[in-house]
Amino acid sequence: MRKAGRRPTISDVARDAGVSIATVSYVLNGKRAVSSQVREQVLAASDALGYRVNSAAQTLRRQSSKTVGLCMTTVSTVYLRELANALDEIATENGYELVQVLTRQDPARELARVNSLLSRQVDGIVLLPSLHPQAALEAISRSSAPSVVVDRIGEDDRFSYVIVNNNKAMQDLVRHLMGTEHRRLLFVAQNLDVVTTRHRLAGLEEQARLAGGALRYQAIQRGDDEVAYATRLRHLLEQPDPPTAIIAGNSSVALSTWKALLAAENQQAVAMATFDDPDWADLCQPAMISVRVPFRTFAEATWELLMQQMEGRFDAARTIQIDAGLVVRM
Amino acid sequence: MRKAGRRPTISDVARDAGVSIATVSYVLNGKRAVSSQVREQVLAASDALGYRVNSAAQTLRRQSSKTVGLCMTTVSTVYLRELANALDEIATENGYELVQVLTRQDPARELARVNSLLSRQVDGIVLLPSLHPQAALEAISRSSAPSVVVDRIGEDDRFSYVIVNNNKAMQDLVRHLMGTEHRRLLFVAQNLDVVTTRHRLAGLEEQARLAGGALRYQAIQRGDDEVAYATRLRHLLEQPDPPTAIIAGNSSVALSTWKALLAAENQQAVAMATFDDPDWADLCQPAMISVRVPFRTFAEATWELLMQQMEGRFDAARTIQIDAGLVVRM
DNA sequence: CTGTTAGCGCTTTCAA
DNA sequence: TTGAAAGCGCTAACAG
Repeated sequence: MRKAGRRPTISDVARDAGVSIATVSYVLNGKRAVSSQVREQVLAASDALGYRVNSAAQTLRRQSSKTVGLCMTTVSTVYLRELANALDEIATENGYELVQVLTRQDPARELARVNSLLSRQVDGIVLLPSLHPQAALEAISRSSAPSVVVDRIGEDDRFSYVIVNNNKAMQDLVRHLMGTEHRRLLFVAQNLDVVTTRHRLAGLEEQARLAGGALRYQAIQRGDDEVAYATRLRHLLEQPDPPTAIIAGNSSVALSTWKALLAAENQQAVAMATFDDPDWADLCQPAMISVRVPFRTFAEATWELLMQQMEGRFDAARTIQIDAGLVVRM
Repeated sequence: MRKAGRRPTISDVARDAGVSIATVSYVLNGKRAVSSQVREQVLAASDALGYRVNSAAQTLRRQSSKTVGLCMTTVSTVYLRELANALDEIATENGYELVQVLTRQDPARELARVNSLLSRQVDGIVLLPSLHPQAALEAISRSSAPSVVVDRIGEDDRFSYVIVNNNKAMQDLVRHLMGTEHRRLLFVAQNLDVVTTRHRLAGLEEQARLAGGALRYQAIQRGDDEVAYATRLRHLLEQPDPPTAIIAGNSSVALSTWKALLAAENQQAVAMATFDDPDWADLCQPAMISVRVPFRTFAEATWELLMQQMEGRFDAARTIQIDAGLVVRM
């Protein structure tokens, strides 16, 4: 007899339906033919009891959880949120569940989260690494779990990567700005050291080279001190021949830049563009140009790379570059 | 011998350390005294193998996963994101893991997500319900899992609730607006039917009553069609004696309102206030007033209610109201 | 078409 | 202070 308060198990269902637990399992999973009469009995009993599979037991037995872990730093930009949504959608379509965990850019937390995902027997991991992801990457590598690193390109060739083609995106952006008569640019990155930024810088340099002296630029880092940044920015704009357009590295940088410009009351004097398409971009006057990533494409590439490994048709680590588009507002 | 490719288990560690698996378990969990010599051996072996507990097995055996599920509609507003962060923090501090799943306001998905959480043997569920959460609530209720419903007050007295005191927040906001000479208000809710909105409306009505005719207001719903909303808003502002201040129900509504005002080029003519404190609030001219929820307090109350049930010191369903604060910008 | 049963990896009781 | 072993709920191989 089922003890009150205990959750019903498969054997409770079996007893109530008058069949073996194997039969119940087969009915529930549809993995072998069952007479419709028995099927009905089982379904009825299961329903009456409010039976729900215990996925801990299922995972333990199957040696697979049919889940994929997504470990990101944050979901505070539209870009990341949409990416997560797209991945969730694709996972669902493929019969997997996506479980999301956040690191808040803390390598210790990142390691803990990744370990927790691995403990839960996820079938694969998508990692958007923190700034110092070595420990987490090491853990993933040791576990030999299928994995894809997104949005950061790899110094580490044990992993597969999906990234935005930042070099190209920057070149497109610069070309556009030059087309609207900008000749002096300021690029503000959140952090000059991350590879993403370095690729953008390379793109910027390339365009400067092609322009042969007609284009001048500066690159600075916003850092974490918003107030200091605002001061620095003001000074830069007061120098002779100041930049006529600012390119922000992400929506957070764009936001603090815009605030600083508002405070200095010279937001009319300088144009703004940003990587990462913030939802408030439309609010800005003059209109802001932004670089928007095609999430669905990005997520599909990520899934494909993951499935390759999960299904064992994996040969070597690969890197896929996704082209981003320019959003030009009037 | 350990088969290549298999993940190391506790018995691999036991063999390598030359002790029983029970001892390994006790070392790893610290649940009984172990001689320091044995402890070292075990730790060394575990480390060398890269052992990681299989939490499916652990959950199955312990009948508890030490995780709490958070099921929300979306994380696209700052308010929800911060709430999730705060809950995650508190869960971690208490030795639990928070797993987040999203419903995108789809009752079918909501039910599926809740069922999945229950299947995973979560020890508790925090639910921010969709507009039609009956099925999901029923599932939770039947499972008799500890649960707290947040941000929607309860018609259903089987559940405990934590909500913002929206009536009071609205009254505070309206009093402030009246203090700055506003007499005609427009309240734009994402959805007029949710209880949250109804409470705000009640607060608005109460202030109108207290003002005895000196305050007039209108309440509309933004709905899902941004363009249609923009048109409607423009018409409302072109009528005789138009509203002098708009109150938005959340950051998403505030954003589309601000966009519409910009497009109509009359953002100077009307003041704006919003529930939910968006990160771009500083960009707005004239300055926007916002209602900010003390996330940490909110999350703590939620956790407390959940723990009461998880620890069995639960008497009856309770509702906790949290007071929000006004952020006034210059 | 259906049933019996081993065993997934772990915790914990009982015994030494 | 340590070990042996039962058993959590489920799946799938094997037997009928």
